[in-house]
Amino acid sequence: MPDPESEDEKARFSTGFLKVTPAHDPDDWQIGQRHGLEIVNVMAPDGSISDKHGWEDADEPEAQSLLGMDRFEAREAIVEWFRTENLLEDVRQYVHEVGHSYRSHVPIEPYLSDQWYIAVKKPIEHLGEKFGQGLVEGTDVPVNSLAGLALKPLLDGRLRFVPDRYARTYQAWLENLRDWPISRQLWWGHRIPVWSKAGSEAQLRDELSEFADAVHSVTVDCEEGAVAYASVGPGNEAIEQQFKAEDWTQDDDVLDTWFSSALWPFSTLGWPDQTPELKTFYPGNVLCTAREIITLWVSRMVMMGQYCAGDIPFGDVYIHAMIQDGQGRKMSKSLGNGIDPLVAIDSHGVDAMRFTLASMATDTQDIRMPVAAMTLPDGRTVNTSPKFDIGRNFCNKLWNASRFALMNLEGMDPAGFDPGKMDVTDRWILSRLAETISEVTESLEKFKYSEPLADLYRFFWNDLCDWYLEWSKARMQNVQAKPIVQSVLAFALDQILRLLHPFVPFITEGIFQKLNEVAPERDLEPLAEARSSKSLAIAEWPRVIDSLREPDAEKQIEIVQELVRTVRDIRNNRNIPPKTPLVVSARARQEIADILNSSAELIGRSAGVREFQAGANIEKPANAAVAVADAVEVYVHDAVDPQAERLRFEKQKQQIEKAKSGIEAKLANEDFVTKAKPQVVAQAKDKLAQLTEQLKTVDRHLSELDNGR
RNA sequence: GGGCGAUUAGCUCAGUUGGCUAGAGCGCCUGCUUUACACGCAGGAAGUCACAGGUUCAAGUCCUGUAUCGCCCA
Repeated sequence: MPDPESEDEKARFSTGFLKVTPAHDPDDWQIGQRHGLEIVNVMAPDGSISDKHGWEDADEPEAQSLLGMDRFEAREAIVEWFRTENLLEDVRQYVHEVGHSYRSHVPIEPYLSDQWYIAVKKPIEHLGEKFGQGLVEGTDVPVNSLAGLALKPLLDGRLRFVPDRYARTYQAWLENLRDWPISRQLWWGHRIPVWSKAGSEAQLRDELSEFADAVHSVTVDCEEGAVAYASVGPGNEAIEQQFKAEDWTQDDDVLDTWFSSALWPFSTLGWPDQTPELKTFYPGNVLCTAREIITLWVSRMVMMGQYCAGDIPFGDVYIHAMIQDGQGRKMSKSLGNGIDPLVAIDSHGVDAMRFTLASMATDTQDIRMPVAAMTLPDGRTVNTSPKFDIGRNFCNKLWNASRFALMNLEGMDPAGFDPGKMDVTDRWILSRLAETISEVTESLEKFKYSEPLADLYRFFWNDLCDWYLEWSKARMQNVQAKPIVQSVLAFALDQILRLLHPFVPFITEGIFQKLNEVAPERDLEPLAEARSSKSLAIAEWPRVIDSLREPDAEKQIEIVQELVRTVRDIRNNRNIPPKTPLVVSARARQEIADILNSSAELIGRSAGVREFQAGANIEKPANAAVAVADAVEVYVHDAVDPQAERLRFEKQKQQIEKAKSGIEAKLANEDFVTKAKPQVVAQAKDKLAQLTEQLKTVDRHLSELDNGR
């Protein structure tokens, strides 16, 4: 060979000689192809050195002495031979890569053998009419080849990936596809449906002519004569029996597992028979799988679906993330860092596990799940994850809140509902519910799971439980208000159960059944419908009820919540016991003051306030603790602590000044004012006005503290 | 070697088409036997958004490069 180094990287290690064995190394095979080298197979299938499998001139005594040796033994023997012949210059170690069997861990020996292949880029003529002909644009892939059948639907937009970046993996692979070797030397699987027999060509043709309609066959010449290969169409077992009797042999190999798996979408439905199941369920809609089998399985299902069943098996392919352990390692049996889902069910519950996994299902490609040992009540110590606590806690909360609701819904009469009698909290929670229904529905349609679950969590826990249920406690004691709260609560619970059902199926179903007993009618006539159902699993998904959106009610409750939090903060900060009732006044723009005054009862209940008054000109009483919130100045009477007050105000002043100078710098920049969207500029101006006002107030209180007032 | 992802609070993660005083859960600190829930309630502290450039009035977000970790395919 003129220049070994240009041929093979391994030549860099050599002394000028390069061993090339096309039959036993993929790189050598390539070199052999380029230079027309002879292909000499020196091994038997068991890896021993043999002259029975293509090594025809092993006549030399040196060669003879190697026959029958194991491959590892033979390698040592060759070195030894070089040594005794004084041909060995040096033995050096270097690192290289050798594939090992994942089962037996033995080095894999490249070995030439006969295999069946599927021609994936060969046009399939009879499909030309249905699928078209010619090449997929910009490729060498015929539209009516197997590769084309899988590629075209993607390019047409009929096959979509979520997240869509995975479409590129699929496309690039198909565009560069090589013929598909489908023979596998395994003892299980679909046996390759090819029969063969050697003999004279005329005789073989004669034997085959009998089955012309049911058998596809080819006859090829070889040195000994001819060999015929035949595959038998389905439903012709009798022919196979006859083949057996006439000394035909079926191929010993089985099909590649992905070939068989590719048939799954339709073979499970009875194909090739046109069963009712096949007609009803094929094609399907969504395939949910992992990214490492996009090429192996997804593409093959599309190919086979088109070829065998005439259509793609699904339109959407959702690729989920892979769960790794807390250190970002793939979970594996050998590392012992895996979590058995059945164990997670024992440790936290099936709904808790599902909730947690869904909450982690963003469209990133890996997610981490810290693994920790835990001892179960039955004494087993198992691998599970503290992450499942999130789901367990949520399920617990869901159950308890529902229990509270069910207790309070006893004896409810849906006819007692009157929309005109709803108070602001009713209108607020329904508005929040309406928004949640829209958000969740929209997210799920986009195959988002973490996002809608976060929305549901926020609505259920932070809005419904933390505020609405608390406010409802007093109203449940009031004869006038009770039927209204009951109806709103029953409706809200009904809807949240439906929304949560995909994430927490078992607990929601259990609660739904109980709800059906206590409050079978949960419509909010005439505002909204909650169509009854015997089971949540088949219940209608909540309808979008944007008519219930009430920005004013939301705004009002936000203002109330801000004030309540401010009072609670002061209480905490001054160590005032939770049970001590407070007298509170607040100074705010008249518009806000009106809202606060109309919500005095809510404030009283949530913040432990016995007397409340708001106004635009309210003065700070002596001995009052003060806090400056965004829209309100809050005075908690008889709670003064000048030192604490000063610390808080000084810190707040710093924060405000920092924010204020940021916005001032922005507004001072002429480019910002002229180039930014007017809406953004207006927003900044508003913010600046608010911060300026707030700062003035804080300064005023600081100077009052200085003056000892 | 090629492709892809990640890097944001102590930990696990959100952060849409650039417009934030950057959020959540867990953990942490303070207080609570409040008649659904301590797997809970109320409040609080905590971040130089990996690094270096660039684009822009404006960058966690867009572009280029670097580093580290990881997955897939050769």
